[in-house]
Amino acid sequence: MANSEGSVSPVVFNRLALYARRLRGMKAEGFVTVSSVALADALSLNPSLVKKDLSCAIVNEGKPKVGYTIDDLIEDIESFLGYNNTKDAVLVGVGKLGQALLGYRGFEKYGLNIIGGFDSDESIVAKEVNGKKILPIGKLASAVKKLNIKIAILTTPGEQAQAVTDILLRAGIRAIWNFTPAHLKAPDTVAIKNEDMAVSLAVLSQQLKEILKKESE
Amino acid sequence: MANSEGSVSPVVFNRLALYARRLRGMKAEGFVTVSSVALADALSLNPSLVKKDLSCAIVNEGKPKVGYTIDDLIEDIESFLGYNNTKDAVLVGVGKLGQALLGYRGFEKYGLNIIGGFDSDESIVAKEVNGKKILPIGKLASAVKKLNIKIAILTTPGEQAQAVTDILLRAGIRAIWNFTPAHLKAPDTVAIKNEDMAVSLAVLSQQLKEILKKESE
DNA sequence: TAGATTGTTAATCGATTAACAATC
DNA sequence: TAGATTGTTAATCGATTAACAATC
Repeated sequence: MANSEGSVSPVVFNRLALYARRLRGMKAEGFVTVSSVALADALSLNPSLVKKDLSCAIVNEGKPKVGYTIDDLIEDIESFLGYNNTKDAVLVGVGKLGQALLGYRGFEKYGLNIIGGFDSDESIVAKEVNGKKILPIGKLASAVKKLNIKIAILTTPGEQAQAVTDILLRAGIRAIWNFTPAHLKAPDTVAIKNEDMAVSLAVLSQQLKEILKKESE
Repeated sequence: MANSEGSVSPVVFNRLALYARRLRGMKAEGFVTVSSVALADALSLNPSLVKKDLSCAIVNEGKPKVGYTIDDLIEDIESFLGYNNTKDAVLVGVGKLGQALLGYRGFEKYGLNIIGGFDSDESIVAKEVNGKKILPIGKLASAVKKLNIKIAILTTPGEQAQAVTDILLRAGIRAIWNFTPAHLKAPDTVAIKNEDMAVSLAVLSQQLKEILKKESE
């Protein structure tokens, strides 16, 4: 049964994104169908877990003995993850990281359309970075309001993060993708996703440590 | 009781990093001590959960009626997370994102020392980016071996990711921080942390969708 | 002392795994 | 048909929450 479009736990959501990614790889390798066992194997996960996760996202059911049509499965998962409906966003802070994100063409595949960048540095304003216009930060609030934009990508220095956040919130932004190390204060009616490099790094180091520890035993 | 230096689940590990971040904020706001209830409140978490998490990382015990000395707590958690022991790393792929990471001074705080960047583009080689030397990719393997480096940061285009990974693995790299959209093939004696923008974006969109849904009810 | 908070143990809850009937 | 795989239900496991004795 297809799940009634909705709330799965974050851990399931993350695994579904992982499946989509691996399935695109398998498709590129020439697979046409895939079973939950094969997918589970490829990712070193339990087949029951994969089956259950998939049942949350699936519209096109699998066939016993055959498995799932890989194209249908990718389509279903990506649609469940929301890659299909386009979302407009602004990017604030056009430093190196901001420029890297502005130039990343992959976002379109996931339904994110960055309409432009904003920066307080006069020397970059009015230029284009990868075809995206850079506007002065003074125009941020009016642009967000006029275009009814709900998502902001924050790539300013940490010191400016809260001030910019306050502007964004007043202008009606409801989701912030925070690449700064700052802890943002915002009401919980606003979605915030912290891209915390420190955490990722710590997780990687811990993994490495445990692998090395296991070997020395 | 202080945990015997070891394996906590990834979800606990992530929360500990979150605590460290928030505690640094509280310290900046002038707090000297903090109770598990106060910390839990600040992060909208259950106090019992916070207490249990902290017990994994703590050396300096808290005092009943007072709570924890904030400096000691930060020190304990950061040491548990491994921020204190310095780790050398190489970065491969000095595009916009690579440059942004090379220039990010925050890594030092978390114990990561990027010794230099590597790129196949002759025009950037031999230059410096934020004081870090850029070397030709041909010197990657020998540098990794000579300096006995175990961690690599991968910021090449996706198409080159696997080829570079193969070089890195042969040179003895044991942990890869993967910022490319490619799915890397590597033995499971190598730690891989995928920085998957698509997943983060999907999580943020889902949060936003649920907030907006709740409001329209 | 009385009250707040610690550290830890017990109870609850949710997520993962195993089992199995349905089916191609 | 026989066997593999689906979708789903039941059993297990682990993580979260609640409760409580110890203590400053």
